[in-house]
Amino acid sequence: MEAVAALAGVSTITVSRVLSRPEKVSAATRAKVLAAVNKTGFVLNLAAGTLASKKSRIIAAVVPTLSNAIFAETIRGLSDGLAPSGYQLLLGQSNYDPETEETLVSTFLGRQVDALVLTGGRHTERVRTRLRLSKIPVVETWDLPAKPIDMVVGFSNLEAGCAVGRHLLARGYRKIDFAGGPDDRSLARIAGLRSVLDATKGATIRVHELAAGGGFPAGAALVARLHEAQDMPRAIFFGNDALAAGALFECQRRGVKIPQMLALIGFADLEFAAALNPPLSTVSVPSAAMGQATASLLLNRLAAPNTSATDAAKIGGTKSQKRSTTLDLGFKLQIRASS
Amino acid sequence: MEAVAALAGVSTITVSRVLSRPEKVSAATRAKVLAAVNKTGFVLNLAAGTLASKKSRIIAAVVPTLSNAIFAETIRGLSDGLAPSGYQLLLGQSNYDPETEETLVSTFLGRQVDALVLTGGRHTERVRTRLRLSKIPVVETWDLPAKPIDMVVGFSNLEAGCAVGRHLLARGYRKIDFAGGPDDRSLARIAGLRSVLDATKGATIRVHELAAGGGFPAGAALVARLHEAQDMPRAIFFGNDALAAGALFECQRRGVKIPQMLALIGFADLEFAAALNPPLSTVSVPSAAMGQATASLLLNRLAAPNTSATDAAKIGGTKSQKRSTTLDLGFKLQIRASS
DNA sequence: CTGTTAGCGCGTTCAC
DNA sequence: GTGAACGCGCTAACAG
Repeated sequence: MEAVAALAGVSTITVSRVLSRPEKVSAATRAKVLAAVNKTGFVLNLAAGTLASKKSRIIAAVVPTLSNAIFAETIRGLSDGLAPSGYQLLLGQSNYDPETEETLVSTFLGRQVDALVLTGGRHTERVRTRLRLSKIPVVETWDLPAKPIDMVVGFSNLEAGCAVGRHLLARGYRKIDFAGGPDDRSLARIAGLRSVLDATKGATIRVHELAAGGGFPAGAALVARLHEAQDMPRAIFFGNDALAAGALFECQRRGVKIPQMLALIGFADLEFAAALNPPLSTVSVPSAAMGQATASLLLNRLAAPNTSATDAAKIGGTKSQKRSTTLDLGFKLQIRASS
Repeated sequence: MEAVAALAGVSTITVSRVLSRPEKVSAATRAKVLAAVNKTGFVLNLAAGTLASKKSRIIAAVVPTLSNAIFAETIRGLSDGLAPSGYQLLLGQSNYDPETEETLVSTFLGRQVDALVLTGGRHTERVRTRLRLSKIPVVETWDLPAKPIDMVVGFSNLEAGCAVGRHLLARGYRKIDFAGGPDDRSLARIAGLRSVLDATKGATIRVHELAAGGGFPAGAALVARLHEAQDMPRAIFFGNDALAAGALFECQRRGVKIPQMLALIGFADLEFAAALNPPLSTVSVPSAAMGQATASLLLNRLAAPNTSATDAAKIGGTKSQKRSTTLDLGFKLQIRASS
């Protein structure tokens, strides 16, 4: 950096300012410095900047897995939202394991990330306290935790389960199965579904636990097993669209008419859901939008220093800084021909 | 860190060593230090470490987009491969744009990333020179570039195109279409397909350029248009499985028998390909394996300092350090019932 | 195996 | 609008 400063005939601090806060420098010197920068191919050492300023311009995110397209979409939205601002995305996969998440969070904190994005509302106690102590903005996504750490951008999985239950009941189905993973968000949806069915005479629910990450083959296998055992329900609500589509394909093979003999409903509204024959009923969730909303929430907060969610709560009455700390982006029942 | 050192009755450097190279410290002091670390909840400031050691333990990767499951899989493989080693993944999306890639690479370099992973072999000249000057390990994936920057982990898209062409010809198809994006890897596959068809009397090829990122609906729309114009080819090779599946669904709707009336072949062998009716012929590519192989290649190289690919080339005869700088993971024609 | 010294390359703070 | 000195928190290099 000294080389650049010398070449431009200024001091290092001016170079620094041109590269970080151009508006603080006169246009003339700015031009000189920029010219020198280009000539030398100089690139700021962000690590040194991080050490000096305690701001890394890195935001970290933890998702259960990238294999699931829904999380990949959220990361894409987040990444897209962050890109124009110069913030960078550090990524970690927890494999649905809170301990792994804890390890990741630790490292991220050590890297002085400016903010952290988590999936879901279940975290180890140590993660919660460390994050609170760290004072950095935290966003939990993909659900609406009862006791959020800080901010939330999600939707109610419980409500989604209820909505599906009500839809299925309204269509006249009584013998209803759920098939999906045992992760927290699925559990919430099951709880919603169950609460609605339990309140209805004659309605029964059965849950098939499928290993997380099971995709098309798992859905097909379930239908095959049920069909062969002559133990078919009237409707199945799947934990994700891949499972549901796999089931649908298996039904096609076995001549099980959809929705006449079996109703199928998926979750997430992946792109293929609408393309299937028949088009798949599902729950549309704002995968990418959650990522984008998270990005803008974070950017806002990072731009307005000293305003954590708790601070905002404390100052209460002052409306300038107060902002809703939890964003419910909702979901939408996407009823098509399969149910 | 001083607090920890004091509590453990050692100096700061010992604490540093316990946390970075435990084996360099006696078990006794290690235990003392670890106890102090736990008691205080101390976390290393990695940014300071980066500044002092010029090693960030961060590896950056640029993919065109995360919306495409194939790249998401590669990133997952990379992330999984990196996780046990303590390296972290910094992620960027180029949107298939070399200029955007250049910006990302710049920032990543500024962050002192220890290695860089790129998608494909097309980069701006500035990226190539900067990367070469930076001396950090670079891996290009998803293809076999003629002039690699450093290391390569991929497969031949050109060969894949040839293989599909040969298969289709062997099956007796002559009127063959390609439908897909205009990105470099698709272009290579088209070139392969074309070279095989051009060498065969009576074989014709036609290319439908579909916008990158087009999924199921785009495939369906293409078939709809062709069918209505009564301009159907005998076989279509798609740029990705989503396109092919969309086409397949549209064929189901229109009563176009597959493969009797139209052969369909996809690309990537996504999980759903085998589940469709009929199962989709496609080209199976090592999406996740490329990520994992990239991770191990990189970890190897980072563990063995002062051994860049060019160094390895220079020392030539010495077999200890010599290693293949390009890994062709191959592809596999996965012929199922749709072709 | 452990400690001492020095400095990584910036941004902050305060002057000018 | 610009500059000088200092220090961020850690690790490299050497010494003991």
